[in-house]
Amino acid sequence: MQAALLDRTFHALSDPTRRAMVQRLSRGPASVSELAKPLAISLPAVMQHLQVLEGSGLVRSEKTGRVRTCSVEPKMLTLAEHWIAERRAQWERKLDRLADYLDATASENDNAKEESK
Amino acid sequence: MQAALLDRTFHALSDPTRRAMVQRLSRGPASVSELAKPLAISLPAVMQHLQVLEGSGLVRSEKTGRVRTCSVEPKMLTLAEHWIAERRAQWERKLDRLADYLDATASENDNAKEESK
DNA sequence: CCAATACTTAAGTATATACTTAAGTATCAT
DNA sequence: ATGATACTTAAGTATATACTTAAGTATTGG
Repeated sequence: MQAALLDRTFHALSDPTRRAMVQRLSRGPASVSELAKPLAISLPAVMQHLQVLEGSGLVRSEKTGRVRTCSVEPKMLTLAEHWIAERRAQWERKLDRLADYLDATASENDNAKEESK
Repeated sequence: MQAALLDRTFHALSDPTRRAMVQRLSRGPASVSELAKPLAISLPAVMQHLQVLEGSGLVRSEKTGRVRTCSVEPKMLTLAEHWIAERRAQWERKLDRLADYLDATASENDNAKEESK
């Protein structure tokens, strides 16, 4: 039932600017203008991306004085990572079962190999 | 320089219908109508989602006779998974270094503990 | 052959995104 | 107090998404 959270998290990660922001923040906290500095877009645009990131839970921020400091929230990274890992694991188990089946079938049609061991 | 690929992959995963399709395909190949059956949308809509999934490389499909069979392409799952895992790992290394620094600082200011052992 | 099946294409609509510029509002330094 | 700093809000625009229905095109079973 965390579908909406995954929607927001994957959507947040689907934009190169936002991934750049996450990448920067994974090296440690930063202010909004530090985040904006390497980006070729206006500050309001950075704010909007930041809102998307915060809306997904990937990033948190707190304002002290006139500076807003942003940091990565690793829980959401883990949630997204796990969703993918589970699909991949399921696909790999499926592959393994297929391989087993093919092995079994092969040794039925070619039992010399099994009996010769 | 695989930014565009990551864009497309995360975007593909940001929609619950497409995630449902990937989830179904991670259990094994399926035809377009098998994919559509549990979904409450029209077949053309399913086709459009399929095109997004194929465009990202998450899914491949092949038509034989009048049936198109779709299957997961795990390479792209792995690519997306790795991008996230690397950011998380970087964040965790950063945390570790911070912990080390705090430990070192603590033992400087409170050397009784270290010397009493 | 011809009708059912399994997609496929086309066209239209409504909403959401990713920006922009202009005009704010608090803080901070002097 | 006042100018500079660091955001923040508002409003507008252009493009992209996620659907829909209607009308195709190949395949296949009888």
